[in-house]
Amino acid sequence: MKKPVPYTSHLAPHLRAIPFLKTPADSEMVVLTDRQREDLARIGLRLRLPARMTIYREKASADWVFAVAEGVVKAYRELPSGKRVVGAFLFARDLFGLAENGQYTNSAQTITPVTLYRLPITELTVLLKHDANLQFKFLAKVTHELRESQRRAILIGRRDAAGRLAMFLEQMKGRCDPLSVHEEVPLPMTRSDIAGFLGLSLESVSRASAELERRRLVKFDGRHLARILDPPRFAKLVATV
Amino acid sequence: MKKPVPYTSHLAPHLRAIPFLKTPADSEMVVLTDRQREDLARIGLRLRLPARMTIYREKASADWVFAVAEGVVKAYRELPSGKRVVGAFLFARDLFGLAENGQYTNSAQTITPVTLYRLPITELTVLLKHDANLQFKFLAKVTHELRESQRRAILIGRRDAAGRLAMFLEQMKGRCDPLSVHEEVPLPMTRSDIAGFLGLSLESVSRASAELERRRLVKFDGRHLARILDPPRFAKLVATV
DNA sequence: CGTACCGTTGAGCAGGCTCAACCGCTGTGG
DNA sequence: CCACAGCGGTTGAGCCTGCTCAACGGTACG
Repeated sequence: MKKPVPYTSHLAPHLRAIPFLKTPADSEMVVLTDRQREDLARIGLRLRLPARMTIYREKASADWVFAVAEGVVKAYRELPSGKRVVGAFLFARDLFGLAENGQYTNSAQTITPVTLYRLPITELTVLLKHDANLQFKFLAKVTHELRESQRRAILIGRRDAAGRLAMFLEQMKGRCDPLSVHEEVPLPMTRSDIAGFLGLSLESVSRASAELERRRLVKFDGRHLARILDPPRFAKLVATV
Repeated sequence: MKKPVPYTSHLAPHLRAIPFLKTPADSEMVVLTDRQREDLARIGLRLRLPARMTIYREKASADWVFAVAEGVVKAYRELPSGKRVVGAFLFARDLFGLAENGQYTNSAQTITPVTLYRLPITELTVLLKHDANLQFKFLAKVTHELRESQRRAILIGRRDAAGRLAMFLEQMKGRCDPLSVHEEVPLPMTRSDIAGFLGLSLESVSRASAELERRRLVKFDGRHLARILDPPRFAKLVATV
C-alpha cells in the first residue's frame, strides 16, 4: 500500500539566490514552491555523508547534480603543480555538480557532515524542460553563483592578505546557518582550505589572521569561529579594495 | 500588408556554450532553433554601436539583457580605489547584462564597433517561462560563463605574469572570429584592459609580453595581434600552473 | 598518553608594484 | 604640410609583500 510521502520543509531541496528583478527587500530568496520541492525530492535521493568525504572527482562522468540541505562542501581543483585551488564553498541551499560535456569540472569534498540531495542529471533535465518556472529558479541560482565567482575573482585581485581575509569573512557572514549572530562568523573549513580559496599560502592566512587580531578588528575563538569586534572599521577595510 | 520577416542567419541572436551532457565532439555548440532565434529577434532590438561606448553602468536599472552579434565588449567594475577590474570580455554569441535585484552588477563598454541584440528583461522572462527548451539553452550559457569565470579566478591565482598572459592568450584563442587561424590570436582590447582582466599592472603586462617574445614563444604583430610561434612549449607554459 | 596533522612563527628570497622618464603613433589645428 | 598635444605602450630603479623553507607549538583523536 502506497501513501503520499509527507515532504516536510527539511525533507526536500531548497535553493537560495538573489533574483534578477527588483524585490521589496534585497533578500536572498528564490523560494521553490512545495510542488517543485516535491518533484525534486521525487527524482532525487537524500544522502548523509561524513566529513572529509570525496563526493566526486574532476573529469568523472557527471551523472548527478547535488543540492546541499545541511553542512558544508568544497569544490576544488588540483593543479598540475600540486596546488589545490578551492573554487567555492557550498552551504545549505546551494547547488553544485554542474557539468561540461558530461564531465565534472571540479572535485567536491565534504567539510562537515553533510546532507544532500542527489539529482540524476537526465531526470532533472526532463523535469526542468517540463517545468519552466522551476528551471527559471535554477537559472537565477546559477546566475547568482556566477556573480559569487566574479566576486571571488575581485577578492583574489587584492594585494594585501589581511584585506583578502577580511573580504572572505564578509562573504562567509550570512552564508551559513541563519541562526548565527551577524558578528560571529563560523569557519568550518581549515586554514588550508581558506588559503586555497584566497589564492594565498597557508602561512599568509595565518599571518593575516594575526594581523586582524592585532588591529583589534577580529577575534578568533578557536579555529572555527571568527568574531568581528569592530564592524565599522572592519567594513572599511573590506571596502578598501 | 504584413509579410513574415526573413530572419537570416546574421539577423537573429545566437548563443555559444559547451552543453552539460556528453556530445560527440566537445565543440562549443548550443545552437538555437530558427524558431527560437525568431522569437528572440521579435522581442529584441538590433543595435549597432561605435567603439568605446558605454552600454550601461553598474547599479543602473537593469531593463535589458544583451546578446553580442559581432564585435567585442568588456564588462568591468570600478573599485573604490579607482582601479578598473575587467570581469569578462564578451564576443559574438555571448550574453551579458544579467542583473541582481534589478541592477546591473558590472558596467559594460564596447571595445570595437559592435552589433548587439537588446532584449527587454520582462519580455525575455515571459519568453523563457513559455519556452523551456530555449531557457535550457540560456541555462547552459550561464553555466558556461560560470566556468569561464572560475577559469579566470585560477588564472589570477598564478604568481608569474608571463604565465598569466599566456593563459589569457590561450583563452582568447578560438573565442574570436572563427575565420582566424588558431596560431593567430587577435587582441582587440588595450594592454590596460588586459591588465585589468589579469589583475596585473599595465607595466607587468608589457614586461610579460616582452618575456614571451624573448623566449620565442609568441610574436606580437602590432598591438592587436599575437602569433604563437611554438605551440608545444607555449602549451607547456600554460599548463604549468 | 602518544601521534599525526593543523597551525604558528621566523629568515631570506623573488616577483610584481610604484614612480618616473621616454618612445611612437594619431589626430588636430595653425 | 608641419608642429604639437595626448594617449597607449615600453623600459628602468627601488620598494614592498607574499612565497618558500624550516622549525616549533598545540589541538584532536585513537
